[in-house]
Amino acid sequence: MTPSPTVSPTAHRAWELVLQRIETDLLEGTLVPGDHLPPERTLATDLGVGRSSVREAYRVLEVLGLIRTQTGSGPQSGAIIIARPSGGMSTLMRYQVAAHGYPVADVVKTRLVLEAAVVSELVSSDAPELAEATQILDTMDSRTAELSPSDFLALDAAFHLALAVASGNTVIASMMAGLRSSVESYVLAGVPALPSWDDTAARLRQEHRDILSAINAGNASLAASAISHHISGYYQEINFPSGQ
Amino acid sequence: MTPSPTVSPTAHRAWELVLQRIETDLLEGTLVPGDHLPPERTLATDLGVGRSSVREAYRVLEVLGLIRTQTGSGPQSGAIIIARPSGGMSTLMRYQVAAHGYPVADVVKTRLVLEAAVVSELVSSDAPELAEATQILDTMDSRTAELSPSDFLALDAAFHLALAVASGNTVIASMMAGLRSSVESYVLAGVPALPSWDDTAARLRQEHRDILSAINAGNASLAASAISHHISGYYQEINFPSGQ
DNA sequence: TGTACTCTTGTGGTCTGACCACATGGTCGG
DNA sequence: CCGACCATGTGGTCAGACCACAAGAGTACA
Repeated sequence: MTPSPTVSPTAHRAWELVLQRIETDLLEGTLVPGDHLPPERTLATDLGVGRSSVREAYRVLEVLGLIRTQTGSGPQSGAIIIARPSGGMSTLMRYQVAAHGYPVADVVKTRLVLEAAVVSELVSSDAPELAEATQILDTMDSRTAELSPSDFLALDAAFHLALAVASGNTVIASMMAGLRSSVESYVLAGVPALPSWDDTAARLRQEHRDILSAINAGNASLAASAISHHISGYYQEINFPSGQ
Repeated sequence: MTPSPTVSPTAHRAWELVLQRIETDLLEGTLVPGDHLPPERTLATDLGVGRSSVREAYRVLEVLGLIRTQTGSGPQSGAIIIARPSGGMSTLMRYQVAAHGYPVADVVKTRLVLEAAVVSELVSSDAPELAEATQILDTMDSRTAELSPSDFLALDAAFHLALAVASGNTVIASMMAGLRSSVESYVLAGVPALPSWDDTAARLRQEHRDILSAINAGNASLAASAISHHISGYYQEINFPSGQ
């Protein structure tokens, strides 16, 4: 402990103490992305707790997407703070949806809100970085015949994620990834209910192009309505009882 | 920002196996909110893993807000699946902001997006449940003299969260709570930079009333601009370099 | 009979020590 | 000089032993 002797009020459990120590080190800048966390055994003795408690804390940080761990020795081994967020939001939402903590309808509604915000941001951007998204659409077009619904929908998700990333908002991009992955099983499960997968795929591809066109044309309202229609349309087609 | 691992076919680590088992039980409906998870020792022997691995998995679920644990014996002891989501999103965002995974500016921007969506939803709602939010404003008014900035801002957060809850979207409500708690330290740290805390507090209280009035009047655009101005105004006043 | 007390049981919380698998980097022999 | 080998340090895992705690069963006593 360095500056603030404020012993946190809520560290009844040993692993929480470990977590708090790391959080304060992060806030103070003692730990920055790319740094190694102390070896489990070292931090355990430093804090006067057992190694298992340190491990529980590290496990939490790993699932939250804050660190990655690797066995062995050398510069890449141990627990390293990752620079770019990954995974945590998806894991959280996936489990919350699985446990019925988040109704799927709310997830879909939230996605509509965020997608609209993303395209709105892209429209007002001077030179949006849409190369990634465009390339994904090209792939969908050129390989449309050989793509399974699962593959196609994965590209669809990648397209929407690429838009979110292009909008420049890390938080929204994370949320979009999480929202998508949390309902992925529902999206896939709806495919057999479609009258014609080929027709649906063709429609989705066209809608993607329309969205991109609207963004490039700087037409905010058109882009927003296009993406809204694009998303809610699919859920309606698979008869998903979202509040549309 | 992962493309979502979809389904991990192989749990190369023991605790991932435990997590998968629980996730599938949740998806199949074998486990529902209110149920007890198996005792750590039981699940360990059932899955052929060590108790520490089960503990790591349970710890993750606890931090994600999926379960709560309690010692002792009786109906309330053990690990119980929580019905309503709590905490997980806040923990995730707090650590991601601390580790510089989420820029604070992005958090603020995202909050603007979601707040706007919340008031928009409330305006289009027939009879929004605003009693909770109103009561919070009443408290802020009647006890304004005795409230410290910290107390006041806590009520402010509660007001915005109440709006999100009233909108009926669980996911957005969670996100709002998470966004807020992740930047709470910044919000508090900005108070000393204010020319006059009393003036700012008075302004914020008035703006809250304006937002509520606009919602009750059914004026969507006014409500949206009011809440947008309310939020970005504070960050500008504390000289926080958020995007607009 | 009823009430208060004690004890048993089952739970999570923690620590210790012992392995294993693995990746690195140095050492030694050719 | 180079390749094979081994020492070291890391996370991953397990087993076992305690502890604290809460509920419920059992018991003693009035």
